[in-house]
Amino acid sequence: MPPNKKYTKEDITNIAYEIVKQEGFENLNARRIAKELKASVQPIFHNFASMEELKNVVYKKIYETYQEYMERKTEKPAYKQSGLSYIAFAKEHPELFKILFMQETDNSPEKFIMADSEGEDIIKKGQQLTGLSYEEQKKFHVKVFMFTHGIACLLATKTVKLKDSEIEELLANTVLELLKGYKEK
Amino acid sequence: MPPNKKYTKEDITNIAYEIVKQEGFENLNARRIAKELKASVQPIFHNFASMEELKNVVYKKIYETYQEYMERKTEKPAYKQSGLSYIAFAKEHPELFKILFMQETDNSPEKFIMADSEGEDIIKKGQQLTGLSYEEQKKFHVKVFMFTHGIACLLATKTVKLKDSEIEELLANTVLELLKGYKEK
DNA sequence: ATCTTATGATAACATATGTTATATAACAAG
DNA sequence: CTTGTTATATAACATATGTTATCATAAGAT
Repeated sequence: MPPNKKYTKEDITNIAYEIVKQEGFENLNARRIAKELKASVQPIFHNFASMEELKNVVYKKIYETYQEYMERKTEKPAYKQSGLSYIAFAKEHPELFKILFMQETDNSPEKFIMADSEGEDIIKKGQQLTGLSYEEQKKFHVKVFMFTHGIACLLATKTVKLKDSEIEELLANTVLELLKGYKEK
Repeated sequence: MPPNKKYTKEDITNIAYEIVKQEGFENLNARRIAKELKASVQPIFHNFASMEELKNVVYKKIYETYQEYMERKTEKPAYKQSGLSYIAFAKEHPELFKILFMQETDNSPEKFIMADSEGEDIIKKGQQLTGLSYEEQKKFHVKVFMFTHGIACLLATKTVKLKDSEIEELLANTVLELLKGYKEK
């Protein structure tokens, strides 16, 4: 009996996500979304109990985007690829990276350096490349991650600019050098 | 002819700085400052043309705090100390570090990796420790900085917790390992 | 002692934003 | 075709915040 929906939950979420992707959460508000939706604010509050609820949905979607990056498979060694994916996410979606990894939020997921199963997985991938024992690889990976995270942060804030080829070379060289130094200890 | 000032520019700036140090700029507003000053908002707008002007002054003060950290001299090698100071600033003043180095602002100072004279200085300090040529040290330092910045960011967001002794050991070991690997190339 | 004026309190105004009350209208069921 | 339900628009309300108008007052200049 009701009229057909012109604006779905998904429409609204998508618009909100795009705004956040370009500008972060700072500029996300009901009227801005309504404007881009070419509608009033009512559809938003019909579909979501509050702006906070909508933001939580957007946050989830951001995390999914990140996960897609991290699940990418290539012909490269898995360990190397995971570092490259992390950095690519930061470079290609700086606002999203900042939200997930450069600020403390209520939602923030597991503060993952080594968060459980995912962490275990990455250690095993690393072992394939380094040949270190599980425990040694764990310690080694902390350093690799810190370096990787440093590059990612610098790219996300646009403090440095690097081409993909430069990133790959930088990361590969540094990890090799670190490993060489590490093994000699 | 006028009554004596009860609230000076400095009083106001100090209170604003403390708020930002604890909570970032998000919670800085005229009424909040007035409350902590135990006054109305008038003294603020008598002393500053606008909140933006006050924020700019606070931003400068934040940068000065950072500079004080970076100028600290110890018995440690100068190059090592500069990395430790950078990280200590992030650990001890996470909100201030985030403002200066983890977000893009209008005021942001030189996006310093290697900014001019300061950058030159740090390269020379590094050479004392590594014995590399100026150009080689420059390339080496980029990597060291990226690692250092990574640790600092992780501490500022409280993603990792490290004691000062752990930081020192981690940084020293890693730089040594990096250097060893670097030289063998 | 009086006058002048910067200082500060109070209260108001403007704008931004979340949220909701009300009215309208679309559309399926009868 | 009538009716009940609900999606949407409009407009309002509430709150937060920057900013300013108004007024009282303290204290140096006269």
